[in-house]
Amino acid sequence: MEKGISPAVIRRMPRYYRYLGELLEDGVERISSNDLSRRMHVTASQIRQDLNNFGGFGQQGYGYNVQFLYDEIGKILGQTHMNHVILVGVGNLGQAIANYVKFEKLSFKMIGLFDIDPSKKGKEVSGIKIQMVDELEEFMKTHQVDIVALTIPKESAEPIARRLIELGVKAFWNFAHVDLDVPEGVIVENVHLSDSLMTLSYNITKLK
Amino acid sequence: MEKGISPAVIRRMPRYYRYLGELLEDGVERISSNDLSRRMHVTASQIRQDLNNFGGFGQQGYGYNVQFLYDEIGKILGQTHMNHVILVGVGNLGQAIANYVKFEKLSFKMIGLFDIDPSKKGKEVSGIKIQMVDELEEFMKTHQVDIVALTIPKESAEPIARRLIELGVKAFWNFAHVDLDVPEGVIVENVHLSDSLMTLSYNITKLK
DNA sequence: TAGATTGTTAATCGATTAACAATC
DNA sequence: TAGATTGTTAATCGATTAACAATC
Repeated sequence: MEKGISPAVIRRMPRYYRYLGELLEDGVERISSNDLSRRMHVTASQIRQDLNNFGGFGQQGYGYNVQFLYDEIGKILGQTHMNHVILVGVGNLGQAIANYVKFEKLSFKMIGLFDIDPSKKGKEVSGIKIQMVDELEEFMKTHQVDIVALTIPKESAEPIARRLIELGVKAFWNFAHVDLDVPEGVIVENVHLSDSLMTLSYNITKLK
Repeated sequence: MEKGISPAVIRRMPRYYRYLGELLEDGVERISSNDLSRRMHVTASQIRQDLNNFGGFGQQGYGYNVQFLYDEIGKILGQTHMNHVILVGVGNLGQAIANYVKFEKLSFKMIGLFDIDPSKKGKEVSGIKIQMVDELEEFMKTHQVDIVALTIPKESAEPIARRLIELGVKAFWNFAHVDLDVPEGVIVENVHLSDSLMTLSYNITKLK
């Protein structure tokens, strides 16, 4: 249906969703693009432009109904169905992400944890038993997996990803410090903490 | 000195740095913008344009010396001096980040961990004793702090940030699920995991 | 009806790509 | 010198902002 929406717009949608969620918590019923623009520090024009990529959610002379707009953006972002997630690499970051996914968002569910270290086998993190990476093939046969979170060293990221793509995985949440080369039709969302930290360090330099 | 460089360019610099680091490990001595463009899946034009924001690092007919370019970008990104980091909120994510900063990058050093939970007081994570948030004022008097990592719930992020700004903090690495409102001259680098996950979920929807 | 505010078109601004002269 | 490849200017493309007619 809606197509050709720019990545820049997509990246802003979760932020709108977040602000609308807060308005909802505060019991605000309606909001104009102008009010919202002041809160979010973006232009009202951009808000209207962004939203109209997906449809006319507002009403002239009234503004936007917060609950309605929240729900609509939720639908756009796929908050209507459950995404099943598994995670490979149960180190410090892996454990944190496992817990994070568990508590943070209702539409994501962690259904499996995998590692190569035999000493971790069978241990529980966030209520889920750690399995060995060898067992991935078997697991994938019997479970629907929508997203794979990769919290492994950069060296193993590429081979593990290839193996998982082979098994039908279409989406990665990649914390490894590499850009995965994936075939058409496979999605990678990177969280490059190191890049983020270096951007910060650059900006600090500019401050002085 | 160099000024008015767009955020888009800055965000790409750590990625160049990463690729050059890998080339260096592989013993590659020189590279042309064209070769690099093929590896990185960006245009050669963009690479040359980006780099020339900071200076002419290449040589006609030769290309770029990998070691030299790596070092130069390192300087640009502030890899020449140590950045002292403290972290507030030693939960799962906080612990992971503490370890991450310890191992990942040489130019960052974790020098303090803080939490509000008295049961955590004195416990060690990544070789650092956890202190209470009450002790922040005293700590800040006696230590130079360049970056504060916030791994706390969104409710406490704003007040803690305000308090730290009061104490002279100029840069935040924010993992809390809010956009901090900070005065001019204070930098916030956000890592919004939830936003990232929702972007991924959007893209999955589009796949089908 | 009058006022408010959207949806949308047009204008501006910025970022990316192409082209090529300079030069190693 | 001839070939390669940069640095940089110009052209294109896309994204943001401004403006305003449509309409609730």
